[in-house]
Amino acid sequence: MGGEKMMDHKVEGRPERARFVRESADFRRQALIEATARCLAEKGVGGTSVRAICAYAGVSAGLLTHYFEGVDALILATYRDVGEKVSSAMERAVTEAGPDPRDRLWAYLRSNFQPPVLDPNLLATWISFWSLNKTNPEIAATHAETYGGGRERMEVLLREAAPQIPRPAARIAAIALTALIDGLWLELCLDSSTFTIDEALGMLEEGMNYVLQKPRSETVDQ
Amino acid sequence: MGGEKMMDHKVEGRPERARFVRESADFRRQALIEATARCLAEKGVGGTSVRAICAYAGVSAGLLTHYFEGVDALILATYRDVGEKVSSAMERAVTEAGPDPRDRLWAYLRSNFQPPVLDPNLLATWISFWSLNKTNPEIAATHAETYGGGRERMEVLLREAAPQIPRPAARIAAIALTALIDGLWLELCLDSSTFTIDEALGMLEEGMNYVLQKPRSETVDQ
DNA sequence: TATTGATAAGAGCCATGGGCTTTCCAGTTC
DNA sequence: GAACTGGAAAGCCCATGGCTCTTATCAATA
Repeated sequence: MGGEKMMDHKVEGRPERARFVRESADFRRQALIEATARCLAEKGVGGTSVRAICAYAGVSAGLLTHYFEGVDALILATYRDVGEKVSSAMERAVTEAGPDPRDRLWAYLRSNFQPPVLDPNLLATWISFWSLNKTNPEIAATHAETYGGGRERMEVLLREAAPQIPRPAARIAAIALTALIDGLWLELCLDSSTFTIDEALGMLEEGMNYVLQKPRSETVDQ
Repeated sequence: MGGEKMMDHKVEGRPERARFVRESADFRRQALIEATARCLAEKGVGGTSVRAICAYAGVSAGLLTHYFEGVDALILATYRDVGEKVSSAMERAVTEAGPDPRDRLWAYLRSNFQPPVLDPNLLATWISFWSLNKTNPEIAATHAETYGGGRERMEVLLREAAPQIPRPAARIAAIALTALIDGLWLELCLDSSTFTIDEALGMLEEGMNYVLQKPRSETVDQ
């Protein structure tokens, strides 16, 4: 609408808008994702707002909607990003463990309790994701993917380390070890004074040894 | 103030305020607590507002502040209430298990996966509490109490079932079993299609047997 | 039965949140 | 070097949230 728009002269009351730098889309997206992770970790789900995220990222509030559909989409992207970071770090640990299958399995398991996976902020972020699972179907789908992928990977490593284990038993063992890890992880995050990381590693190692050395091949005949 | 107050005749423009019944403070408090639990379970932390809670409880929004300091205090009271319900249900299971120490321990462990403890809504509520742990010190304190109490109880049952287990080992065993339970619980809540409750019970039983039958008393000499 | 005082309802206030729009600026192109 | 393009900053609008405050209602008591 071509109205003449008043056109105030700005002789001295200049709005003084902040200068800014132009960045690539990838850079901004990544900054927003990392800011979201920090926000979830430090302030919880309730404190994770558009303004808080953008303040952490050092950008104005309008940018979030410019790069993402909304705050929900950004949280989902953060979930995916964090999940990939974790699984790639674990995979790296496996690669660095060398050729021995047992070493590789142990490296995979213990990497949950070593940097960069064992990071208080990361744990807190993860709990936030869990709490969104019920109300956000996309979060739930991403969780199913992440969990399923991790369990399958662990299953493969298990069968490589102990080929005599039958498939169904390997599945159960992977589920149990994952549950043990998650439970220890959870409590470490909620109250790190309950036990130490070394103690957690000890429990995990004992669980792995039990699963591997269990040679009783009494097939489940129910 | 004895003003003559206009005294509108209300011939037909009556405000029509809703009728209500008078209830005891305990009744209202309990109704609000149960509404909060339902709200947390169904709508998550983000959807748990004063209005939502009071709608579930069937009362007006003003009543929440009348009976509790605020919504945070109500959530804390709900946490305490849920925690007591769970622990009393587990204690009941132990009592009903009879005198055999091993039966009692197993009853305690398996009660986590039986009603009323195994309730999808309860699991979701619990995750909500976990997600509040970081930002709410009182929630964190309540968690520490609840977790510590459960672990100590499990430790006692463990040592009654297997007196040869030394104290430090019993502590570790209790922590590990609790972690296993929490991890299985968590995943059952997030995605119940991953495994069945019977499978979870099987894993838990195997864990208990391992802990009990482990007679190697090689004391930890690091 | 009239009084009284606590319980409950519901509107309202202020703050915050999310998303949208407008305005502005930095790098590009002709 | 001037117009152009699109990224970026603020401000705006409306909805929601927590909490308060006033008013209405009920039940027990004198």
